[in-house]
Amino acid sequence: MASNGCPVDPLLRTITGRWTTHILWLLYTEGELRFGELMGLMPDISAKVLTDRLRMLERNGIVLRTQKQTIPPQVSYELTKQGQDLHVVVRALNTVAVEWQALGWEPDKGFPALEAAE
Amino acid sequence: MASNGCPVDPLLRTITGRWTTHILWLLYTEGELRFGELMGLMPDISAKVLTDRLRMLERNGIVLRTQKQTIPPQVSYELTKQGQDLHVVVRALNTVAVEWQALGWEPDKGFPALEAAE
DNA sequence: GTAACTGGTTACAAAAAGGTAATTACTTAC
DNA sequence: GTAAGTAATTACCTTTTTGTAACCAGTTAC
Repeated sequence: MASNGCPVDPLLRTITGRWTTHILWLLYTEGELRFGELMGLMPDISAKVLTDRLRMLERNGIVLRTQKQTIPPQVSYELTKQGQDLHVVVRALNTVAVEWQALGWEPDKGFPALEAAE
Repeated sequence: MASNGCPVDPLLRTITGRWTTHILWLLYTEGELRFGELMGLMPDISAKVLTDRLRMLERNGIVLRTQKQTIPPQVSYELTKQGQDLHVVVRALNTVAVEWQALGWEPDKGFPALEAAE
């Protein structure tokens, strides 16, 4: 899968994957969260995918992983300083989602046709 | 692929796919563009994928397709009124991408380790 | 001694997405 | 009559992503 030449593309590939933005949203709104808490907040994600995403975000300097050497282990995740830069993106997405929901937008259907508009 | 339960998820699936955000960026910065112009601005996209994306964005009320009945045909695409709501998202992405580039961020590598930081 | 707890990993199968290349339609210019 | 031009469509194959299910480690509580 080659780059598409757009300078924003690497960022997009990093933060917009399935579940990824949701994880960022949770870490942004809830702050530090443990692995199990993230699993609980996203009931349909599998441990495999959550691990993949967290490792990827860690590699990219967006999320910080902290492990306490206890038994059983306690691992928590939080946004790094740079990761918090993403709040503008996440909030913009949220704003539009809320706006469009109010307008009755539905995926693959668009906006309801108003007789006297569009 | 089931929904992940997040209210922002449908919007994410719609506007963050491969090429999709790039198309939105181009329509946002350049205004109305013809099919062939879009192809020219994204040299690596195929006609198939571009058509898929444009149809999808049209279905979702984000892009408006206008066809002139000439031979050969002239088809152009522009953002709808609601599609223009996405400018906050697109600009936020651009802002972060530029910022992170300045900081030396690289995909899968993160930010360069500064001796006296992090 | 065995189950529970947390945070994973691994192998495998299924599904979705993406890319390639050939083909179409219609008319005008050569 | 044949090529050019625009905007696609179609069939097919490959790659990527996603999900499922089983398994592991180390210690404590029962």
